[in-house]
This record gives sequence, C-alpha cells and structure tokens, in this order.
Amino acid sequence: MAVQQKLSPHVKCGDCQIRHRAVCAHAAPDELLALEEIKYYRNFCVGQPVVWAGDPMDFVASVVTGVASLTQTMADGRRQMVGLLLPSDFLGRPGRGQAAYDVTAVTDLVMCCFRKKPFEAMMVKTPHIAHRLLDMTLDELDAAREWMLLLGRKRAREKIASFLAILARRETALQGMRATTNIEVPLTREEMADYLGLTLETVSRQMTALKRDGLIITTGKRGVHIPDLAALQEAAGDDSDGEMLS
Amino acid sequence: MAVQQKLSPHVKCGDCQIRHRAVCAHAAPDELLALEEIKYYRNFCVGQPVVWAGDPMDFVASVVTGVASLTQTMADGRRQMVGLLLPSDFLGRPGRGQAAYDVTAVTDLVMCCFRKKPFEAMMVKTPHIAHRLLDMTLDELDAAREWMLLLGRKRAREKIASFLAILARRETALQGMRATTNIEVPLTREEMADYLGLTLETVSRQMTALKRDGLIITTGKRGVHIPDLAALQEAAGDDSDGEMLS
DNA sequence: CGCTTCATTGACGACGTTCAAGACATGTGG
DNA sequence: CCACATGTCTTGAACGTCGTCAATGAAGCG
Repeated sequence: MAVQQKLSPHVKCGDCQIRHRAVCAHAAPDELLALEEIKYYRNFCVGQPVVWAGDPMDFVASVVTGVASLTQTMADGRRQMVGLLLPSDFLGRPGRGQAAYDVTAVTDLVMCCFRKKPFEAMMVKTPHIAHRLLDMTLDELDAAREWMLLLGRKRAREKIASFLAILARRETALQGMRATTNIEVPLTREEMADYLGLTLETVSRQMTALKRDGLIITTGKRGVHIPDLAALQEAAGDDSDGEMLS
Repeated sequence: MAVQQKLSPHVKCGDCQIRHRAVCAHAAPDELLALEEIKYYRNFCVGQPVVWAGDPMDFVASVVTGVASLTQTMADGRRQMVGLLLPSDFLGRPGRGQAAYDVTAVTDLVMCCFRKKPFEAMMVKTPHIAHRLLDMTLDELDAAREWMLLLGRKRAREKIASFLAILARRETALQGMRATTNIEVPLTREEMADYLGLTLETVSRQMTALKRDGLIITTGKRGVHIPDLAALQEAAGDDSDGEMLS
C-alpha cells in the first residue's frame, strides 16, 4: 500500500518491447519521435484502479507489461468483465473525455500513456497511427463478439475450457508458435467468474472437473498444464478447425 | 421466393437518407463523387442470407433501409446473434477477404455496397472516411460490451426490458427526441432469443410477464407501447440516470 | 378450409447460484 | 515455533431460474 503509481525511466520507442504490436506499430521514424514527445510511463500495483467509469480521462495508453481489466458493474453489485488488456493493447478513446469502464490492474502493470490532446492531433496528421488503431479496434470488436457467443450460449464447462484455450493460443502466438502448453492464469477465481459470467464457485467446480477428466493439470493456484490443446478446444465447443481469419 | 436480390435504381449520395450517419457522413463533395463511382445497391427480402461466415466477401456496405443480423452458430446448432445492423450501420472489414459471421436480412433490406478494393484505396486516400469508420467501430465496440453485461449478468426479465428500452431510445433519437413510446420490434421471438441468449419460450414468458406488470402494452405480434420508459429501464437493471457518454 | 408459421402456456428437470463450512497457503506477532 | 488472522480456493446441500419437451392458440395465405 505504500507503493503508489510512479513514473518509470523513459524508454526509447525503438527499444520498446511492444513496438511492433501496439498502436505505434506502423509509425515511421519521425512519427515515433513525435510520440516520444508526448508519452510517459505509469506503473500500477496489483489491484490498483487505473480509472473509474465516468471519470475524466485526459490520456490514452498502451499496456507495456502486465494485465488490466475492463469491468462494468450494475447498481446491485453484479459485475461483468468486458475486456482484458494484455501487453500492446490500447486503452482509451480518442474524442471522448471520460472512461467508459472501470479499469483495474489485475497484475503489476506498466502503461505507456499519451496525453489525449496531442495524441488526437497526431491521429489527424499521421494516418499510420489512425489506421493501426482502426485495425486494433476491429480486432477487439471481433474478440468481443466471440465473447458474446461464450456468454450467451456456452455452458460453464465450455466457458472455462474456452478461456484456457484462448490463453494458451495467445501465449503460443507470442512465443513464436512453439506449442506452449503451460500457462499462468493471470486472474483469480473471482476475476475469472466476472469474465465468464459465472460465480467463483462454479469456476472452481468446473476447474476440478476438467482436472478430473485429464484435460488440464494444475500446478499451484495459477499454473495450468494442457496436455492436449485440441481436446480442450473440443471441450470448449469450438469447431475443431481453429477458426482463423486473415 | 421468386423474388431474388435485385439492383435498385442508383440514388445520388447527396440525396441519400443515411448520408449524415453512415461511413460517408463526413466525406467532402469530391469524396462523395468518388464513392458514387464504386457503389451499387442490393436488395434482400426477409430471411435471405447476405453472406455466410467464411464466405469470400469482395464488398463492404452500409445498411440503407431495413435490418440485418450478425449471428454465430456452434457446431451443435446453438446460435448467438452478435449484432444488429440498422440503417446507416456498416458491414464488412477492410483488409479481410472473408465474412466473420452469418449475415441475414431480418426485414426487407437495402444495402449500399462498395467494391472492397477501391474502397480500401479510398480509406488510404481520404482520412474522412477512415476516421468516420473508426468512430463507428468504437461505437460498435461499446455496444458489444454493453451487450456482454446483458448476456453475462442480467436475468431473463432484465434482458427483455433492456432490449425494448434500447430500441425505444434509438427510435427516439432518430425521430428528433420527441419521446417515442411506440416501437415495432423487428425480430421474431426466436430472433430475440438468439440475440438475448435465451430460448424463445423464455422470451415469450417474460414478454407476458412485463405485460402483466403494466410495463409494456403489446399490439399485434410486433408492436409494443411503453407507457413509462423510466420504469422499463428500472426493470432492465440499468442505473436510473441514462449512462450517456459524449 | 386446411396448411404453415409464429406465439403462448404448462409440467418437469437440469444447470448454475446461493449459502455455508472447511481446506490450504501465507504472513504477523507473541 | 506456534497461534492466529487473512485471503484464496474447494466442496457440499438446497434452491431457483431457465431450458426442454409438448400441447394449444392465433394469424396469414393458398
């Protein structure tokens, strides 16, 4: 609790780990320099709020390391996570002054922030950034719609299996396609429940059920080994051939 | 059945009803002329497919009149509608060759189509169109996330109430803010069920429950009168003060 | 009038939630 | 080192919402 959000040492964009995946991915060298001018880093510890829904927000940002959650809360306390921000994901909306969701650090988190006004100006001047943001937003929209299928139609077991399979696939993609079958779930049971539209008890029960059926092997609270990813996808109710679109 | 999709007479963009809300909203006069060059109209009758998920798609389009649905289907037939396209909404993704979802006309439908290649070229040349598309996509993303809350956390009654309230609000906005409390639901019970993550029986039961409680008054199969929109929003589980973001 | 399509209603059961207790790991202070 | 508190996860039992299966009703059309 003594640890508050603090500034990090400035890193050159050229050396940044998310250089080729974030909004800045296609920025030309001179555009990168312009971004350097308006960026600053912020750190958050596990559990810290980044912004609350409705708060004024004078920046947009990319996740550099760590994981953040977007959640909506109903008047009576029911919560639904509507997005997970992983490294290179973008937070904020050019042209809007307030946050639409609660944003929380679910692990220790480093964000690369841009002051909103100058960023919006860059959006107009440099089509590379605007186009990259459009592409990323379209990807997020697809992800949100895949999640709608999960929330609306899948059973608890399928939800858990889908979630783990998605984590595994994403990890595999990051690690250069060598099949990663060991993942670390960045969420607690309760956070998983908020993400999947379940209760934490149901999450727990279905995790042990998947364990019992040999589809996963857990190591500690967070570690999950997946002996057969195809079998897990089967349990997720997805079409066997991974639906890949260019 | 005899009626197949057919070409409509060409309408000048300047005279188009969705001129100020669609992707072309901010296009300058010369940009509009360029769009005229690559556009063509297509009509669909109720129930007709526009494209199937996975099909090659060489166009993008705006809905001119009518309603179309985006749906995902699981291997065993479970279906989830992931979006409704109303007039001025955009269909398709620049930079992708295949449809991601099944698209179906849920009413008679007129679409303003642009061949994909030239449209993509315009996206690069005319920032107005790219920016408008980004804005529309961000709006859709917000809508998708609101829907995730509905699918993941709301009870059947709340889902129905939310759906009707959203229709009413949208209608009110279109009609210049004079409170429209008579709406026509463009969907059958089964389509509502697919949209809301329910079965058609549950939809029917909750509709009669809302009727019994005086929150709605139905006229025919499709007509719904809402005597007190605030009360309906209450039943939808939304915070009383309509969450409006600029 | 029969046929089809869509909507309503009822009875029953399954799945997931709720409430409650207990297990396990970690950290703190005596 | 133990006692104790705390947070997270697991497990059990009872309940409720919604899905399933089935029958009935209402509206449109040849």
